[in-house]
Amino acid sequence: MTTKERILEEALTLFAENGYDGTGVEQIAEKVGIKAPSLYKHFKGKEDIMNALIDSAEEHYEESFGSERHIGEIPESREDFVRATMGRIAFTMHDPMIRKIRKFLVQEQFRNERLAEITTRHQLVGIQKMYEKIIEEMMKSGLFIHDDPALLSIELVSPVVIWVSKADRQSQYEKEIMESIEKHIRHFCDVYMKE
Amino acid sequence: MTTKERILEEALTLFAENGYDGTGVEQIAEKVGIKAPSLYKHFKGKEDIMNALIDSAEEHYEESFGSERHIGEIPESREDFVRATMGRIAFTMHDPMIRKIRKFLVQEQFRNERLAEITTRHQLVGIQKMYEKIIEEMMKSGLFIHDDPALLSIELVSPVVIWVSKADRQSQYEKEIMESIEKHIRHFCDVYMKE
DNA sequence: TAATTAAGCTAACAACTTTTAGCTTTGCTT
DNA sequence: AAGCAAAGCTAAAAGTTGTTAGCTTAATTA
Repeated sequence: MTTKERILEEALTLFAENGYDGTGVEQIAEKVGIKAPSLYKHFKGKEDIMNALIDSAEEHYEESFGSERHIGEIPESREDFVRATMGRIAFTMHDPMIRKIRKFLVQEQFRNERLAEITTRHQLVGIQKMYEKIIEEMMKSGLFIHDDPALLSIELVSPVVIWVSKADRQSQYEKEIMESIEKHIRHFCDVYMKE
Repeated sequence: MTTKERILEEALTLFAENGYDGTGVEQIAEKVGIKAPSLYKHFKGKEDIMNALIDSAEEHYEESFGSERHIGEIPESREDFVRATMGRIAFTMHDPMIRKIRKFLVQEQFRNERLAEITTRHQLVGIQKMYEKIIEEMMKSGLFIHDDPALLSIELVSPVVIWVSKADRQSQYEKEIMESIEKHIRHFCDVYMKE
């Protein structure tokens, strides 16, 4: 791992925890194990680190939601669907990188238009489009009743987003949150799955 | 309006726009129309302004969701329900004070436990409990099918929260957002209202 | 009317932050 | 071996920020 990558890594960690304005270049340097002025051998300035981080958040988004690879196999039963969905949520919730990007974006979303747009994509468009396709396929295969996949996707995903963001700030409630999420998903199945 | 109140007002506006660390006491003072050192006649320091603001956010929560007054009349028809709900959402979305508190909390939610807890209450508990009661009443009066009011409330409210937070950062999409919300609410009625 | 308090001001400190300048070392290339 | 570039360092400049000290003025109270 290059120093440049290490800087970005530690900067993201710190920005996620204390925000951009709450983080000094000195702190970043210290975590990396160098002195602050050495940062300037790799980046033009603090703002430049931020921009590189935004780029990497966009790349990360492309990797996660850009292709349709991540959809995986279409579930064939109710239990299959619940298990796959819960697994994805647990992963999203715990993966350190995804978690940091989420916390970073939520704090910096108002800084500029680009960040606002990326936040919307991460929080709304990405997951929603993904489940739109899954649900659509499951409607075709007759597991779900016929309805608007986009609406159903939003209804499935939104409570999860809200609960995951609660877990981001109050991790002590993680267990109850996971239970609530599962209850919600099962209820979703009760309503929209056939028989 | 006292100077102390004016300071809190302008501080909230600035914190909502640029975050706590992104706002200087000098900026606050300038907006109020005094010099920075004069702030210290009213507050012990910047942190103290912040704490007073958190107190007022808690008070505001109590006013909005503490009693059951705000529930108002229980809707008697589908159109009644849609209209009342859309009205409440439009108000929440546009009211400057509510909007500022929302933006302030979303940015500062990780600063300490108290802020985390208030954010959860504002974003999750408050609105959800409110609709839980409304839906419960509407189940009793036979307008909704019988189901878990807490789950239905979450399913009704979550997409709205997500969309309103999108509108907070990208107000240019407000029109589409309101349309999406209405579509969602009508779909919710289709699914959970009797015949 | 005299005294006191509240609330503003200017000046300035002290700490911190970001960034630059210039030096040194290390390792690679020719 | 010589030259060069990359990447670190120290010192310090330049600017900003939160805060304090001390003064002034206006309003309130005794």
